[in-house]
Amino acid sequence: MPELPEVETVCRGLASKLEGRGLATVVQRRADLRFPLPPDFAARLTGRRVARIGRRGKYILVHLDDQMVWLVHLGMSGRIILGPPEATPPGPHDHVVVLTDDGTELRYTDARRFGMMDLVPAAGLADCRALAGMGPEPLEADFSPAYLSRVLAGRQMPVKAALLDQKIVAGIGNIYACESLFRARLSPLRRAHTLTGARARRLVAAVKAVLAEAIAAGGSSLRDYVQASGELGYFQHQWAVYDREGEACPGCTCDRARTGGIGRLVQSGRSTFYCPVRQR
DNA sequence: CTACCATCCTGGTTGC
DNA sequence: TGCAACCAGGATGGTA
Repeated sequence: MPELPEVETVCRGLASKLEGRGLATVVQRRADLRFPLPPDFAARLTGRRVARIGRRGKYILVHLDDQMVWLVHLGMSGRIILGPPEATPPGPHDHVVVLTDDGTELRYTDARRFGMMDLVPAAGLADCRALAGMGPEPLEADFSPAYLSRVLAGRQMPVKAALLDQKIVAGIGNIYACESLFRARLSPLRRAHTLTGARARRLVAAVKAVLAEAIAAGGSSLRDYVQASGELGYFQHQWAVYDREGEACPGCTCDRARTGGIGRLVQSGRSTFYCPVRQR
């Protein structure tokens, strides 16, 4: 599920229900996520109060009242769902179950266990292992055309790979990299160092617009629910190119029978969807 | 620095 | 219908 818009959507759901609440009971049902849960994880969380929910890239930041931050990454298949306790029996992939002091149940579910959780001191948050070196937030002002041109100067990598690199810009994954490049009319194969001037401006504007629209739609749902409430996001209905191989390009009037419509190629082992006519 | 690959897991879909 | 191959929103570490 989770790229920046999905994580942001989850965070908003968590903030409205969790801020100010105490964590009365914490049950750890399985500890071997991508990185094992820290020692005494459940005990260190129990009795704490949630001060504030934040986000950095694809990480959820749960600020606690003891100056620690509960860090959550959803990996590929992670979900956090809030609801009434025991609404459904715990499944084999419900790894952490938290009961708050107002009787809300938080369930962390992750079939593939690519997700991660950690507890880190708030004081050194930006320097912790997970967040150190992460690039700017794409919706903030410091993700600018000038920044993008500077950080990509001399880089031979394809621009698609650059967008996926969390050290260059935070929070973008495969779907939104494809959608942003389509919006900017830039080929995913273009060398990163050619992103200067108008092209850099187009890409930065496209990234910001696509992410903002996706957040407004509650993110994209594939096989998993997105929102903390369990509701589906609906941005998947607004995808221009992602998972639309062979369909007509929504931006072109060119003949699909001749061009083959939206194309798919594989870059660093991952599918890229794009319009070979419109994106150069 | 770069591209490419395998790896960590499970589950859903596709194709024979 | 059954079964195997393939694919998936991420990130890392190794290789050449």
